[in-house]
Amino acid sequence: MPATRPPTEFENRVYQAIRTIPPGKVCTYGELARHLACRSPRAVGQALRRNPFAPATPCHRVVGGKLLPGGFHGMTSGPAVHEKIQLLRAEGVSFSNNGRIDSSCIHHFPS
DNA sequence: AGATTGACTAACC
DNA sequence: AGGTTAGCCAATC
Repeated sequence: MPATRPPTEFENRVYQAIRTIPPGKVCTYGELARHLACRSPRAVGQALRRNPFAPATPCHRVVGGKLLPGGFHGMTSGPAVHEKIQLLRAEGVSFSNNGRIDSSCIHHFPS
């Protein structure tokens, strides 16, 4: 186990929010941050980068605001990212030929 | 306790 | 259309 410190409340909120995203859908850092009452999508990314320890945290369901699948591992492109894209597609997410995510697959949080 | 970074986004040039 | 600057929040050094 994890020699890592326990997740903070903020991180907890982020994980919980991501877990609320149904399969076949994705969410942007901006929307996620907004749901957390935070105007800094960076803080959200921070939480994910500091604690990707949990398989229960589908960080691959979180994408950039331009609907570009970046961030999974800090890189905007690469074989690993491409793999995630295929995984998302397997979950039901549609991708454009340009590698962009279908806007219809964006998940919106309840008010 | 203070300064720096980091998986972002929007605005400006 | 593309590159750069600024703003933001929290964790880490």
